[in-house]
Amino acid sequence: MPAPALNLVDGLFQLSFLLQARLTHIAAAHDLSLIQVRLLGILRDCEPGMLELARYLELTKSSLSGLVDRAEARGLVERVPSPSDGRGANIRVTPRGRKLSKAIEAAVNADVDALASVLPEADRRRLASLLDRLVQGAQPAPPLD
Amino acid sequence: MPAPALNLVDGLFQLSFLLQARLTHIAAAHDLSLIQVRLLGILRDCEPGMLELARYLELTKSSLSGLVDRAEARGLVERVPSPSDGRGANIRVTPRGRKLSKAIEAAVNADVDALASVLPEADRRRLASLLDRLVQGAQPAPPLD
DNA sequence: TATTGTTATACTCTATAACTATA
DNA sequence: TATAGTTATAGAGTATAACAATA
Repeated sequence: MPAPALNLVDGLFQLSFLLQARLTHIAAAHDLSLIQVRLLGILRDCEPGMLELARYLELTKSSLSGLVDRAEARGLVERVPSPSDGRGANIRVTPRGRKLSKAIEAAVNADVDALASVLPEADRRRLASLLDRLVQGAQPAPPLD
Repeated sequence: MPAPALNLVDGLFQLSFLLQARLTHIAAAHDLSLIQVRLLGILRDCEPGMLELARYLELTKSSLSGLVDRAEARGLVERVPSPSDGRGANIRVTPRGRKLSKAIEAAVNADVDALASVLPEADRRRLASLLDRLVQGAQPAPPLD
């Protein structure tokens, strides 16, 4: 008797929507939207300019202006003038933004660890490896500009 | 020398965002938003009432009213009065909406098949199985109401 | 009274086009 | 002229609260 023929595309999207929903819930519990969480996540490790940030997030520069405005109004990020270009501003996470980002990261880690606990350790390792190969092999999507 | 310690949580979210971005691009190429694609996707196999649909999509009933309004204005779905409840309306995809939905489904399948082609067949089967076990094992998130 | 759905209102998110200031 | 970023404007998406109609 053949196996039930699991559909890879369906499985990928079901899991993707499941993860997005969980992340959205955790973000909402901290009074943030998904895109604000992504913004803070990027700023954890760097201090990019607006255009660079817009490219990461696949937003137009004007959309990003508004996003940063709202985050700045809440004291989560700040614009710092670029030392090398008088036109540019770099975006930096504030201590308050970093604290919030860390809290969300911890909650997400706990949540997804619980989700993954249905698999034994060896399978989790296999899954991590397969996911990594898939992500590494992906062609980057063309930019929106 | 130990393996590079692949992080499962990171891998899951990287892939999730990658898939969402690809789906969003395909939707945009057909002049639809992600949430409109999800709406049409649900209506492929059923004709639910507004509250049922709101629950699936994790939206409030008023948000869903607007979503259905816009889809209806574009001729993609229609409200049909519930035969069993004078207050209720069931939402049905129109032929035009179904055609659009099928086109998007085909594009997504082709795209994700290409993405998955970096893995050999045996690994794709293993991945599908692991994803399925993860999704099946997930506790449903509490409703928003 | 309780339930299904819509409407009024407000906010976030996003895009396009026009603009300012600097390179 | 070209580039970095903002502003004006418009529309989609979302929520809360109040409402209408039916159960």
